[in-house]
Amino acid sequence: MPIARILFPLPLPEPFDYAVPEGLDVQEGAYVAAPLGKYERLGVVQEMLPDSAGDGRKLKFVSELYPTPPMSRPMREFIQWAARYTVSHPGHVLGMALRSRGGLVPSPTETVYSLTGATPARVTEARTKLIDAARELGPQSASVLSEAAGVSSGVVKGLADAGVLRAESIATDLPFESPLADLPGATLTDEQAEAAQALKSAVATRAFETFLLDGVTGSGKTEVYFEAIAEALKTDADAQILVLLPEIALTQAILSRFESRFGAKPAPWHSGLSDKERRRTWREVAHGRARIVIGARSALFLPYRQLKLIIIDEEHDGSYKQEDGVTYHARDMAVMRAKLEEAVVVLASATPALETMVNAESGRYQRLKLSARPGASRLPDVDLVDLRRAPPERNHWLSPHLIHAMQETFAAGEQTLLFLNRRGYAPLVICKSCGERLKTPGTENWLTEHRYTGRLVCHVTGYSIPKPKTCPHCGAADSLMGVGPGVERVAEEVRTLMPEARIEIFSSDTAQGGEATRGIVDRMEQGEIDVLIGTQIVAKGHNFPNLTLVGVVDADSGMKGGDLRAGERTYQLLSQVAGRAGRAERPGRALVQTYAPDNPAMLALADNNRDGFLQIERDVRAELGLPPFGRLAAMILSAPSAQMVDEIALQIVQQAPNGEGIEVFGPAPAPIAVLRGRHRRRFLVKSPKNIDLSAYMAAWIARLKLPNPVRMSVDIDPYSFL
DNA sequence: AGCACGCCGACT
DNA sequence: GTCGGCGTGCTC
Repeated sequence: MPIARILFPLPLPEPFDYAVPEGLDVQEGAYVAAPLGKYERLGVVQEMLPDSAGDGRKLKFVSELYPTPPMSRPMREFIQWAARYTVSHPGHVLGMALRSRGGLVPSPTETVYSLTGATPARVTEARTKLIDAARELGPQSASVLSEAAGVSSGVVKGLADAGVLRAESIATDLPFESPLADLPGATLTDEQAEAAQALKSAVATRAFETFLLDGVTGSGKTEVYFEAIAEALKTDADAQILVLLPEIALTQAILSRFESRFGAKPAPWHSGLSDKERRRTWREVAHGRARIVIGARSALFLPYRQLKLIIIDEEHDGSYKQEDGVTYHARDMAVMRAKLEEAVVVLASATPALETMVNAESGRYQRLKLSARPGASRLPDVDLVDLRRAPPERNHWLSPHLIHAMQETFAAGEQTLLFLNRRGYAPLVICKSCGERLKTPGTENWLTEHRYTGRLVCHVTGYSIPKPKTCPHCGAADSLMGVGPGVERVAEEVRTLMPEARIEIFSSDTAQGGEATRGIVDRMEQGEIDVLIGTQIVAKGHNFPNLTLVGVVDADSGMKGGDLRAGERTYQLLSQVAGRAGRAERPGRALVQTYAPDNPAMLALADNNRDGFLQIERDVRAELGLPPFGRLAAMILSAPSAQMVDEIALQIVQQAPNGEGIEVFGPAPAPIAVLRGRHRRRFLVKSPKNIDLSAYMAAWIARLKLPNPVRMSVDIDPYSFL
């Protein structure tokens, strides 16, 4: 009797062996159910063992084989590799690939009714209405038809019995339409055509290769990778293509662009899908029928059958890093997945991550450069406003220089965008009387004042209270004062400076959901807004033809704290924001307010010298042995009390294995020191590039025996510092 | 991950 | 005397 070694999506130490009953065609990669303890559990056959492996063991039997094609070998290898790399259980990684149980079985069906052409023997008013509805709507469920006709559903039943309507069972989850490879693409410039050609030949070769598509904002990266997608569709009838986007960029607009280029909607995958949408995409992907998938980072773990091309748009974006559970970086994982699949990967960005640039320079990635913006549009001029020389008035945030530029812009009938990456009115509330800083209880997180809602909100934990009338510490009345700027406060300032101007705030507070966002974007496009004040949400995607001035209110805000990538992120974000200005034929300019105009990131912005900036960053990282010239990992401990976690942390650091060139820093409070009532501490581990840091972390963990209430997790290549 | 087994404090 | 807290170990 053959033996199936089954991996379950559970943190078990190893796969378990089961006997395969006669007549069940179980192959490697099969999705099966098998009895585990008390329940039937879903799992994937990792390996088939020869019959002899069952000798003398009494094994349970595989109980069910799901009608889904087996998981491909590259996918199974990817799961094993990812588990090892991220220091997590293979079962946990498998769990990410099995995010929809409903996708394993065929689509549910519903009964729909359509006209047979027969006429009823007895005609009533209700029947006539229903027949009219059926004629108009085509095949529909009984409830849809009866509702449209305004009659009871019994009428449908009656007409079906009378032979006027025919009942038919159809799937509720429809397959995705096939994309068309031959629709005409955009007309490409020479530079774009050259890049597209490089991608197309790589796709046609069907071998692993990684590209950096390095193109300034507006240079047409999307059109270029569309050509690669078309080529993949054309050269392989089974090829699947994955396009990863940062979650925030997964808008209707980008889906529509795909639809018009390929004549069909791509299969979506992101956290906002309903169960039905989720199982539909999962099923179609697993059967190899969804050809183009467009999704957020977790779409990388779907069980594609023939993944031939992966596009990672905005590859520098920090949201590709998964921070809890299995911590992974979708960009880095995608490169390994492509290697196992023998697929092509395209990393696209206007501001590539330093890691990516270093890989491109070393020749590991092939760099394709798009330097021009097609048409008349050109990059805006960026000027630094030195706030040390010409500061704003006290308790104001806009410098005379920026105010002047805004007034000029307004007078010219053009639009201004002010960027400040702080929601609410003021990021800190203090008591004028006793000096108390209001925090989330039990933490050091400041509460942000939101005047719009009249509440004080913690942006870390979500804790929120109505703004108190008296100080909770000393009881003084009307003594609480907001300190520092948020978008609401800057809007207030603009209102007093430019009372005639139409001003709006664009943040996740004012644009909840697609509709509100659409409203703001529409009003901006229609010229119904003169000054838009926005958070990070404005950095992506939207192009406003009449926007000619971008003002960065506080360019230094992202530089605080000891974050390794602070400079890089600041440069990326601000150059993206500045790029919003002057997309049409009108020239744009950006004014960047800073107290540190000599900072390399600021100088690079002003000189439009991205590569020079990356060179400096690169030298610093190389000097310090930090990524990508060294490796980092973090171990995070949490326990219900600070005392307990501190105690355990000290024991754990003593058990860290010795390793050549490995340094262990900490324990220190984790980036979020208190989370859901648990106190967190963190170790940071640094190693040379050639060390297998995952193996080191795994060896360390193997030595530990943690008391029950203490939890531990590992973050390989951590991104958040502080 | 569940779940059962098992050993110590407050109840009928 | 039992009910139930959650610490420990097991699932092919």
